[in-house]
Amino acid sequence: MTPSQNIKTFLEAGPEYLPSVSVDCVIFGFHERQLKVLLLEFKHTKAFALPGGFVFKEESADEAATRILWERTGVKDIYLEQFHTFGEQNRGNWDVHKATMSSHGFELETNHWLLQRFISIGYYALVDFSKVIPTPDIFSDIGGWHDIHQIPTLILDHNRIVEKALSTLRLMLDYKLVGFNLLSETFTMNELQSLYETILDKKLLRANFQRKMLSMEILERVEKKFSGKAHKPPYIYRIKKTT
Amino acid sequence: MTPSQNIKTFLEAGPEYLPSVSVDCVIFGFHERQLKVLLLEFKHTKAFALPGGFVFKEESADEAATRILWERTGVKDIYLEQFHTFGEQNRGNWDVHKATMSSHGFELETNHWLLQRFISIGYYALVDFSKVIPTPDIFSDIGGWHDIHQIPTLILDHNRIVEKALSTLRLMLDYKLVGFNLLSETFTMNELQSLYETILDKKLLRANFQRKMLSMEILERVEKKFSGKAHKPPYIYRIKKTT
DNA sequence: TCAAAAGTGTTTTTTTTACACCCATGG
DNA sequence: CCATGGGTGTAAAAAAAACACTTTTGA
Repeated sequence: MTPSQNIKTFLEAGPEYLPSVSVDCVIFGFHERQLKVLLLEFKHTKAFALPGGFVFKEESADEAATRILWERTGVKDIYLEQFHTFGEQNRGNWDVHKATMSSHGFELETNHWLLQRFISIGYYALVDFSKVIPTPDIFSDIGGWHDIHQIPTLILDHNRIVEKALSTLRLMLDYKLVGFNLLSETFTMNELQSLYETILDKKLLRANFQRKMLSMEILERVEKKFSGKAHKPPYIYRIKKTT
Repeated sequence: MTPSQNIKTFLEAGPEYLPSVSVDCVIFGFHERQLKVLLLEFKHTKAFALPGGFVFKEESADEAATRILWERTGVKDIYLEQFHTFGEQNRGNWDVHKATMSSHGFELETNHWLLQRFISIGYYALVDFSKVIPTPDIFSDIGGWHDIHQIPTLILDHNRIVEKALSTLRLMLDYKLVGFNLLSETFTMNELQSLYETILDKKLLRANFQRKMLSMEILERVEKKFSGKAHKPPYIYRIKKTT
């Protein structure tokens, strides 16, 4: 199928989706001590947006989010949580969509389903940065990973969605033990701490952080790493299998 | 307008609403040391349900919730918070609606908008019990206030929605100072404490509770109440105006 | 043997919990 | 003048924060 045929198929798939409902995903990753968000960039218009999509009539909203996430990252079994639903009136009026489609030779009528008002259910995902293979959708190029402090201007209310996702993540961090999902399967205490420090945007005392994490009894030591550096090598931890 | 005409008008109003999107409200009230939820009861079928409704194309989801709440309680300026969106596939298939309408002489076709699958945005509201005048909608009678521990079986997933609302309220209670909204404008420390005890479902120490509440510096004393009882009268408190 | 990073231990401070005491009122 | 519920004080316990010390490694 040519890209153009893909788009045609998509534009005609309106009736398969639940009308008025969309899903937007804030995909968090952690790399080089930075908390990052995966964005898409619409072709031609160069507008940035969150990865999103629509809900098939034969799937739940959660399933839709999981599917969208998988399509954009190649990863299944992702930690995923709904955090807020955005129902403002000004959601819709997708000049970007119109322009993008136009550039592909599709002129959308003003009452086309893609240009209607949508409610958006917001999900945030915590992924292992190293496992993700960003994959654009048919409208978009890969927008890449962006540091949480340097998110460009996004379409619609997507900047607000990112803000809300971040504040929810911060709340959850010391309520649920959730941060691990952003690291690879094994990690050092230092990596875990710098993850927490990045998300919470404040320094933590090493000694106390270590005690707190270990006191929860969900970490187990794997082995020592001999990093080749001139100091005591750290333990490697992983999450206990709770079987 | 006769009731029957009302229903006809409503059934034809489908195009004015955002398709697939509904709003359900868990309205909490506090009375006689019980946390209560306001329910509706569908006429004829006797099925209980949460007060809910749909979102007009010209209003936001929050506005819709506010409107629905006002219609069912006669109260504006209600403390209202979105807590979760329910997007399961089995939402829809409204046998109850069908039966109710049928009993009014309206036979709905299976593709009628009211019988489609709906996503439901859940809101919980905290209201001053004494100010509420429960008002049924056109399908329903007043289902009345039900103790949170004795909620009857509700339609669809509404029982789950109540559960989720309650657990969110419990979390919020010691995160945001939110409980006051369930009391009348002035209240005693004893009333406030029994409210907390009811919601959290555990006893609290009187002395410490008092200290904690006062330490937040959002309460002010109004006067003493001379209750006519044989003991020291309590202070009356109200929330400080944060002007 | 030294510097650097990791791990553990100890003290201090703050917060939470528990309990005791005093106060005002109407009978 | 006392029983009762309301308000305040203080001690004990627990949790959090701050700081110090020890361990392991490669240079």
